[in-house]
Amino acid sequence: MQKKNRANFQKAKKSRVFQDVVGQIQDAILDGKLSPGDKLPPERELQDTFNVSRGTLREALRVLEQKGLIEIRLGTGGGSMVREAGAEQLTETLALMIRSGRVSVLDIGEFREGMEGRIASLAADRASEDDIRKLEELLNQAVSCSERGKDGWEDFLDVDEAIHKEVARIAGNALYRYSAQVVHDNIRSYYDQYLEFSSSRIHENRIDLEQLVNAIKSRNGEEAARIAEKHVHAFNVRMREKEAMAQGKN
Amino acid sequence: MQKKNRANFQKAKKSRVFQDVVGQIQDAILDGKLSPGDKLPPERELQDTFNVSRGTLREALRVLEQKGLIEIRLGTGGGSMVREAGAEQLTETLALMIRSGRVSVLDIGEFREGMEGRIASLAADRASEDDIRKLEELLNQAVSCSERGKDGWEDFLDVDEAIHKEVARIAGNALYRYSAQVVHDNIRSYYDQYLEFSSSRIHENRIDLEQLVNAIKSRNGEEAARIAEKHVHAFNVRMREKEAMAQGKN
DNA sequence: CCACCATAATGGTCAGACCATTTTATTTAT
DNA sequence: ATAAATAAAATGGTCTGACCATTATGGTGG
Repeated sequence: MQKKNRANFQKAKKSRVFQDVVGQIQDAILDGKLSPGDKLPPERELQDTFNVSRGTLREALRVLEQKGLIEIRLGTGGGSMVREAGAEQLTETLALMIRSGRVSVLDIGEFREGMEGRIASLAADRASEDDIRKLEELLNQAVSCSERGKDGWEDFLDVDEAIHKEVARIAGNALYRYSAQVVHDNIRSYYDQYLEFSSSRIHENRIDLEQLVNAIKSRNGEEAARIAEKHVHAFNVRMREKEAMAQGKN
Repeated sequence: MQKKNRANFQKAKKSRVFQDVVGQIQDAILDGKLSPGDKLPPERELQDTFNVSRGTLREALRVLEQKGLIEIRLGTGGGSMVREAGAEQLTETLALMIRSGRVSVLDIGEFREGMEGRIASLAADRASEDDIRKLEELLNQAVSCSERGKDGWEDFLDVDEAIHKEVARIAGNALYRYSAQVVHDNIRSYYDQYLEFSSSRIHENRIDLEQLVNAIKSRNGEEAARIAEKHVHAFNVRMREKEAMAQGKN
């Protein structure tokens, strides 16, 4: 077995001036010398600063924009602004993977099952009194939405989303939080597609949420995980059924 | 609560010719009209095809390159080639998140714990006879490495990695497979840092691998998950200790 | 037959001009 | 005086055309 390159060096792609520019600006951002909201100088100044042509500078800016590190706005007062990057880049990359068929929606559903379970478990371990109050408040909203029947369905879904998001926050792990958001953003369209209103469905979901919040409140991680997984699993089963039907039609 | 934009429209950034070019080439790739390995025409031709200036075209190519969809090579016979994109983009984005402090290495370790457990569980459910033979073969290699003591440590780590990779493949979920790779690539440097050789460590790890493969062989998903989690957990504990020590020194 | 070198193909960079969008200041009409 | 219309300025977006740098290929001389 060949000795591995454990240092993980780059291949030193020679002579790409714009990459050098990318590197310098990226470093400044990541080292905190530039903060989200800060504006970079206009292109014609940067051009001088780095001593490159405008075209080269713009290629660098394109890369930084694509990386999610800066945002570029037009017109007077516009320019390049350092961005508070969230999970958008991850979301976009996963979307590409889905569209190219390398990842299936079923894969995502299955992934989500385990992930939501873990998140719920961690949240149960780590929830503060305030966190739990916040959850109960959201739960109340969900219950009142559920009592409005079909009228409240859209709002119910929104509150459901808010609860899951809050649980992910409480779990206190940024990677889980980002992952949950990426998965959610990439599954949302299917969500809408597979979750038409039905009175039994809103009832089931309400029960699930109540049980989840209760499990977290009583600091029962395993129970919270079990419920969250069951909740996602039920959705996955529906999704698989619909997918199978869609397959059959083709 | 405001009605949400469930269609998830883009903000229609006006007049960015290069984005139109990006879109067209990206669609061609994702719709399979261009396959990995295919070469795009040289820039001076594309320039004509899309009726844009070379600078604009090159900005488009920069974006596609950054998205991981194409790879650009220099010199005669060079040019833009459609890429078989893997998890590299995700890996890079996560690396940025780590460096900017939005995700900690501890977060990743914790994430990995749940993920490896799930992967092991799915693998136990889905392993074919061939898969198990392959695992046992790798396990044999690991054992023989472990018997070489300190000399075999590096090779043992490589085989360990290969086993985890194989298990992820067996799990049959592309998203888990990519996630495992992304996490691994971003934790590798710490891995090397926290895993110096010791005879007890190589012994423990060997036992873990044996138990893992056995659990998968006997189709015991829960046991496989338990062992994989324990394995990762032990590593995380060491990592936390070292991190705490490093903190203390600062 | 091999080493070296010229040539061509292709991406990388530069320079300078002009266009398009947006904010801000100024003017003008009510 | 206020509000609407308009002009001006700042800034990113695009175009043209040239030249530089890297690499594969094929020829040339030993």
